[in-house]
Amino acid sequence: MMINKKLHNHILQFAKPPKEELEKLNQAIQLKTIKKKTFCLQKGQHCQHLYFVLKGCFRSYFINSKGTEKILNFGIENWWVSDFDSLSNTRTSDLYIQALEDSEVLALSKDSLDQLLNHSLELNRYFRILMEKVRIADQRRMHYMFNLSGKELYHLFLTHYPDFMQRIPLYMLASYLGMTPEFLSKVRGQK
Amino acid sequence: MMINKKLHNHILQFAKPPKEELEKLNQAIQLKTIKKKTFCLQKGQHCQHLYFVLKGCFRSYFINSKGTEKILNFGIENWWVSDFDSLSNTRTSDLYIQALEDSEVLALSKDSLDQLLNHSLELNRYFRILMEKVRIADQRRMHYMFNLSGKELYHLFLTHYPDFMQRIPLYMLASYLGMTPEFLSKVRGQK
DNA sequence: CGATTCTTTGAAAACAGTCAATCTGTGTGG
DNA sequence: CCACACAGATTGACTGTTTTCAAAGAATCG
Repeated sequence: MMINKKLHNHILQFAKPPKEELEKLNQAIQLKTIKKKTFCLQKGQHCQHLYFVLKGCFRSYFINSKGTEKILNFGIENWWVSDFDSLSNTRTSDLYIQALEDSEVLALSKDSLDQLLNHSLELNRYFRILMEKVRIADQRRMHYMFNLSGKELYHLFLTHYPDFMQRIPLYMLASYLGMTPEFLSKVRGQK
Repeated sequence: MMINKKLHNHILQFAKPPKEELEKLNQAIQLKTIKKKTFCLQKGQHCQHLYFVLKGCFRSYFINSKGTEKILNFGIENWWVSDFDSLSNTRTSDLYIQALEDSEVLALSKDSLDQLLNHSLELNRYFRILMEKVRIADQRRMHYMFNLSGKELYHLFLTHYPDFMQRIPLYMLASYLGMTPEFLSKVRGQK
């Protein structure tokens, strides 16, 4: 069996690994079905895998001192989800990663990845560029959150990701944008 | 001449490139002296370089719609500073990168870097892990900013980076933490 | 339909920003 | 050595935005 087409194509956007490296990757990954509301990762666990989302949607969040959920990221088709801090620094995770829909992922263990990366320039390139993209996205997000009011944040998100908004409840968007659901509801009511 | 010791050691923390790759890197970098208050990068320019800080201190910031400076990052010894968004997506930058002290950097052009990365697994590894670390730091910062009040943020920064606080004026810390200098001054006054 | 889960609403309170004035320290030039 | 300018820090009164809490209202799913 050939490596999954979606992952294959995603890799080819950034790097050009030879067939045999893709084949090794193929052997290292594992297809998993994850039901809505179940977790890939929970607080206190050591994160041992990266997950490439084939289908569905995830959120990663933590619970703060007041008991409120704070969403750090969403992950949809063609994104990797994981707790990189826990993964690469082998510390227990603060995060929950939860499926918001019935989902399919390719699971890749940290150990397998490390082995692959020891011998593949192109996979190093792929994950380097991936990290760069992720980091740029974070930086832009920080840029927005610094700059914009709650109302502006909501409208920006609305215009950037109109489709995605259909897939998540409002209170999760509120959490992601750093405000309360009540406030976001009011903001949305105006205009 | 051997590649700069500081950069050399930094690379060796994460990767083990052979001598000849380090030598090529050595040929690609250029030592620059940057006077206090001058800029590596200004809004509207295409960012073409990464800078490895040997000595001194930088801030990268943008100016928002109200004309207020917002600091996204500081860069000190052993950090790379750049606008990765502008660098890797070849777009004009929104950012200013400014020296806060008389500084020394190693400048590496995007083109040279790309060439080096085409043939070096270990440099790909180095920059991959670097990006990962940077990303993790951003994620932690977001975690804090979500979770903590202005007062808590200030005290956390104070305990994490007591020395660095001596090097920057308070109003820059305020900007970095996402609050006004007046508010930070009041917060600091209490207790 | 019944039970959750999600969203809206309103009033009070907390938190942080704004603006303007003042204070402090530092370095510069006369 | 003094006077001055300037950058940075502080203070207070006022304003505004967002949160909190409690309750009620939709919507969705089994």
